[in-house]
Amino acid sequence: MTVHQHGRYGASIDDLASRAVPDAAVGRLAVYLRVLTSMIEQGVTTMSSEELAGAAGVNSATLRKDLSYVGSYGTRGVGYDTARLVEHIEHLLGLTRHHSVAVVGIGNLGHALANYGGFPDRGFPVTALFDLEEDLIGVPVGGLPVDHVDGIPAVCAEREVTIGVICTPAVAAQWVCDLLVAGGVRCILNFAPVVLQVPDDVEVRRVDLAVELQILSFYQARRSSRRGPVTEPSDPIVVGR
Amino acid sequence: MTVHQHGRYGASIDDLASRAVPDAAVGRLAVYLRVLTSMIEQGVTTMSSEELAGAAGVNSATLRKDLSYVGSYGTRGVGYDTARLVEHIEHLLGLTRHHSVAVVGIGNLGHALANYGGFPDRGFPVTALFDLEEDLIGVPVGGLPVDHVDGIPAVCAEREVTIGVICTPAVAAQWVCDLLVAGGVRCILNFAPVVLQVPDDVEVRRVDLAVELQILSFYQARRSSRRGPVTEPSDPIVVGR
DNA sequence: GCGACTTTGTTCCTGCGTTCACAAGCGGCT
DNA sequence: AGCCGCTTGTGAACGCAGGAACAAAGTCGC
Repeated sequence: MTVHQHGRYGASIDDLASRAVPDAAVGRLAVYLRVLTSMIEQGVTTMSSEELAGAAGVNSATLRKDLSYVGSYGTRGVGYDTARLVEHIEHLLGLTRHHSVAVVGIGNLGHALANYGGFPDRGFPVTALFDLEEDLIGVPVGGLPVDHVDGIPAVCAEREVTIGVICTPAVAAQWVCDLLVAGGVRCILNFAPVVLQVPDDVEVRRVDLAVELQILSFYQARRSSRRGPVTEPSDPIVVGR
Repeated sequence: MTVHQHGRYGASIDDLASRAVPDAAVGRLAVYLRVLTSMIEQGVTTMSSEELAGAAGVNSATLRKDLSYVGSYGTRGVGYDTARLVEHIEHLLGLTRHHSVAVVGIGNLGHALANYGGFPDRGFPVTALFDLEEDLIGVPVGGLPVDHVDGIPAVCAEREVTIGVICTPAVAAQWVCDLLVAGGVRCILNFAPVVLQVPDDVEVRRVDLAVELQILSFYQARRSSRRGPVTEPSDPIVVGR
């Protein structure tokens, strides 16, 4: 059995494989990755699909199918070698290459993100910070000085930023987004409560606090209206599980 | 044509309707809501499904179907009355009732969230803050004093917290989650990079920075391997659109 | 007042993603 | 060395969500 030396960008095979990976599966793979690294730290070297699925909160069949997208690297009758699986998922997700991150909008949230420094689970070094506020320009946040937003296209191109994170107020988001795109950034993580308009070759992911809260609100409302039509918050409070 | 006076919790009819709303549609409805309120501020009183869909970044057929879940309140040949639509979406999402929010973990992110105060688009007043750090206890953040995490069950029950937001480090998340559940909280927004284990009647939404970045990384990798098998970042940088 | 145009609401269909279920394969035990 | 049991990987069915197309309906113009 070839060890598959995880060779720097296998190209051809991977291309076909990655094209077939459903969007939903990509998100789950990232979760598996986290669970796996966490387990490895605890000394676990082997996991069955059942165990891993339980820890990740998904069906075991779904998990096995997801893993089949990265290639069949499990051992029947035993399970998956945690270390090897991590390697292959990382490769599929393109984590073998570092992705330089720029954070725009150093308000409360931007500040928080900049201070993560290496960013969760490293591999995503923050290499540029931007804001409009004159008072902030030049001030180091998390060890990195803040640049003026006008410099976005030039700085992003120069530092080869691949991921832009937008933490600005809603009104500035589209403008900042255009600047990032002009700087060659084609992956954007948007925390501003706006739907960004971008060219087809730019990938935007939105993280929307208000929407998340409203979704929770909906489920709460539905639950309340199911058992007993909302009279008073006299619902018995269940303690513990 | 009955005006349907948006009567305080219509019950019966709404119950059946809300049960049928697909999960994906709920998220989109929240987006429509934001677009609509934004347009209303600009004085727009009527919008067609085509316009609204464009602004929300979805297909117009999908939008009309989503809106049909809240009831048919459009006018053929004209479009939707923005103000009325907002009312009905808000009602469906349960936004007519205020949802008291508790934030646990007053680190960088928790601090940022607490400072939002009323929380995006109000309706979600933050009424409790918790942390473990002794130095923080009693210190007001965003006008609200921080309580010790041990007080979570009691305080949440007392202040009728409906939504708990977890911004703690990963190791503390499950523990904090259990405390929130013990306090009667049945909706949780989790920023910690962990998959929480909760009873069936608790709804958890996860917002995972690392996962989002890794998904972007995947798309970046796929794109790179599509056109020209990664040689150097010699890709022509397209400026502007 | 009537016709034509516009836009909604809905039905049908297509495609995708998830789940079930089973055969193939591998390790461990005797 | 051979058998047994466990676990993977996958082929097929199910269900759901998204998109296209059309009929109903209401408004605007004449």
